[in-house]
Amino acid sequence: MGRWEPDSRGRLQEAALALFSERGFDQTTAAQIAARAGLTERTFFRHFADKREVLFGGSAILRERIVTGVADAPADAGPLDAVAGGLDAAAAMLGESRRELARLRHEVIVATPDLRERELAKLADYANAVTAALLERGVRQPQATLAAEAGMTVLRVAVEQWVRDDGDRELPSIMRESVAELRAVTERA
Amino acid sequence: MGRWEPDSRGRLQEAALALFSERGFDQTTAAQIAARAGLTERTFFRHFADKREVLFGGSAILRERIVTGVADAPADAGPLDAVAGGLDAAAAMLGESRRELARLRHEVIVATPDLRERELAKLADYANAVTAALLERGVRQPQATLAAEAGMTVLRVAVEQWVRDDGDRELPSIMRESVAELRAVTERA
DNA sequence: GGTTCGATGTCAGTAACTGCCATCACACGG
DNA sequence: CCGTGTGATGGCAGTTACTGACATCGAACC
Repeated sequence: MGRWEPDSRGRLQEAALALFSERGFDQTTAAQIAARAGLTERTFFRHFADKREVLFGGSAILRERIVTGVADAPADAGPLDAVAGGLDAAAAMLGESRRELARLRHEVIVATPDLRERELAKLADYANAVTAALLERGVRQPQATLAAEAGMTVLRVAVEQWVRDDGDRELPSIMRESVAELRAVTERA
Repeated sequence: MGRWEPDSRGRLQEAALALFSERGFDQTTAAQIAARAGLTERTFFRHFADKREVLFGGSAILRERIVTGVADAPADAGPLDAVAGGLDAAAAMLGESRRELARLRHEVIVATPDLRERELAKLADYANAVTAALLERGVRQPQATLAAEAGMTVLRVAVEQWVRDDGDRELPSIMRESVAELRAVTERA
């Protein structure tokens, strides 16, 4: 066995979610998270740039998946079709995590202004990346920005519905329906 | 003459913008801002909940103006027309400030991730308020959310163009053109 | 077997924010 | 004209987020 237990980063994320959920974000210190993970505060800040980031560990990967989904759409697909491809990829990735964990995480974020702010920043980051991918496909401004922003709105709404839903509808299904609603709004004369 | 100089809040805002612009947000402490305004750090945090808020002093008023603009649109106006009314009100208010100051403020925000995050939060706040105002007008979901989000995207883009523009096109004019572009995108079959 | 390397620990320091109490000009009632 | 309350501020101690510099030690590599 190694000098240290493996997956420090993952342990920090688990510990943080548990503590935030139990006592709240503001009532939890970085040192407490580190202690529960068997580490020190200094190591916490080596893995995460700030206390909020510990809840957004997969965001870089998610952004890449979304961008790939947009880029891989058929060449003759319209902007909204391409965005839908990105949302499919997002739903596939997010839908893999246990819904109970996603719900816990969502509850913590909703309850904490600082975390809501960070989530908005992540969505804006995805939107910028999608805008760039659409421009790469030859879509023009301002269509690219508007399609990307609308797509991120759909992503947000669909995930909210998913974690709130008591039934067992899976995220990809909800996502496709949300995209269909977006189409219904934008395609009417 | 009173015990203290008047308009502490305004002096803090001026001092903060000047210092952020000269030395950067991270290199400026709240105590330095307060000192330049002839006050103490403690008083700074009585006027502003945190260091970022000092650059967003008018946001509550702006939100009310936007909401009023939406609510005051003719009863037979569509969702986008109502949103356009809110954007007119926003342009009227924001366009009154000296463009040089707006440019300075915008440069500081763009250069500082923390401030960009806060600006996104403000825009999301406006979007929520506009969504509520649209629902009040009988607009249904998800049209209300989408129209509100698209409207805030237009607001952001128009202001960016305004502060970047070397010419002397005024904000209301730019805003109306941006709204027209949004219509062109959404109204084509 | 020695050496370099990567992940962690330790410690000191800065600055954002908060709570508590003191101060003092001003307004207002008697 | 005097006492009293009030609102905006100052002073100060305390917590916590975050950072830089240096030490440690198992492991991989030569």
